[in-house]
Amino acid sequence: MSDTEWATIGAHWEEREIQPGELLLREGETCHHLYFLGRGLLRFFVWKDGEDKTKFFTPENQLFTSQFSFSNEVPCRENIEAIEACTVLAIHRKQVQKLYTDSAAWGAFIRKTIQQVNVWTEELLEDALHQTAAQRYHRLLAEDPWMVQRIPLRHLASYLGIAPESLSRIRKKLAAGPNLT
Amino acid sequence: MSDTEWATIGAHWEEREIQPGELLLREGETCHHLYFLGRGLLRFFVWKDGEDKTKFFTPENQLFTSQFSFSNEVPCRENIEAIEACTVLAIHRKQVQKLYTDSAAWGAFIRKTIQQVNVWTEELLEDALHQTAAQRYHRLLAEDPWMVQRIPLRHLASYLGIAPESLSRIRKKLAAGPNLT
DNA sequence: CGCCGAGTTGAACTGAATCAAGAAACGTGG
DNA sequence: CCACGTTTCTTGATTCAGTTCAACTCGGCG
Repeated sequence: MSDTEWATIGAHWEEREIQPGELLLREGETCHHLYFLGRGLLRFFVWKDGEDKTKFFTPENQLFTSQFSFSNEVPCRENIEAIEACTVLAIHRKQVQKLYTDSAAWGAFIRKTIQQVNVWTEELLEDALHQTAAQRYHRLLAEDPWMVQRIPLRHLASYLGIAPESLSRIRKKLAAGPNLT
Repeated sequence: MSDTEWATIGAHWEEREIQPGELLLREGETCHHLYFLGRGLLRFFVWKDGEDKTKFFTPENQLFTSQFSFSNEVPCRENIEAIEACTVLAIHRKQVQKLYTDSAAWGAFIRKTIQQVNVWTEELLEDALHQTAAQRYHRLLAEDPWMVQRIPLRHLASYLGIAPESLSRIRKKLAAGPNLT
């Protein structure tokens, strides 16, 4: 993107601090902002069947929003919670829409981004369908070790779609015999 | 989109027929087209761990392509196969790129489309992680009954991430006692 | 201290995979 | 049009990964 485009974007960010455990967005609210996480760690989750189900995590230096709610201006279905203390930059929908009309580069950038997310989600889906719990955890460990370091076990378990007890056992086995499987 | 835009698009489609079992795209090839399926039914799959794994299906009247390969001009990782005899319309990447620069509406349209796909993939992921095989099949039956009608059992099973034998049993139970679970 | 939430460990249970065999459907050639 | 082989689907028996439930440990923190 050109300098002027970056300038336009830069002018409209608002900063906000969030404490661990605090919610940035609550189920049922409508998400009016595109966000950028400057510092900290966030967790997306839904409350379903009496359980807290983690959908994914966002670490620092990532763009994020509640996609569907943000772009269709409807109530969202997920909660966004701070795992660590966070610094969040927010830009309002109106500004973002303006960017779409003013800048072709912006549109292309966002399109690419969504596409990447999509490819990544499809990989998660494939793993969920065809890999064992242990295989999925090992892969997470290999590809996103920071997650394993910074996120409490129960949330990782939920994210992987397994019981906390199971994840605990998987870890134990791994500690015992680090066989590359 | 405006009439002229539609006219531009319409002018550059090429038509192609595909027979059942035939491949429209093979793993390792680069996908140069955006497609529209006028008639028939397609299956996307990958070959992994000595197995044919179905990723998803595309019925008539849908836009599709091998997303990642198409937009990054790299070899694709999936196969696209005709389950039924198909009529496919294809438009070349160059034309599509031209549309992006010429028409803001086109960009918005594609963005929305990708976003929808994304939301849908995330739902599949959630189900894969937190629902039982039977629940997932029942849901498929409720939401996309045409799939169950037109797609051979083994492909449905693979798509749902379960063994064909299991799906067969799930069906049997359903026939015996149509309890709403 | 004593409590409390998070993680660990054990034992019993269960959904689904696997293995193996049969039945039905399908196409192909005689 | 039927006989044959191939493929797809079904059914049963067994095994296994992962859940569930319950008890226990550990590290904060009032």
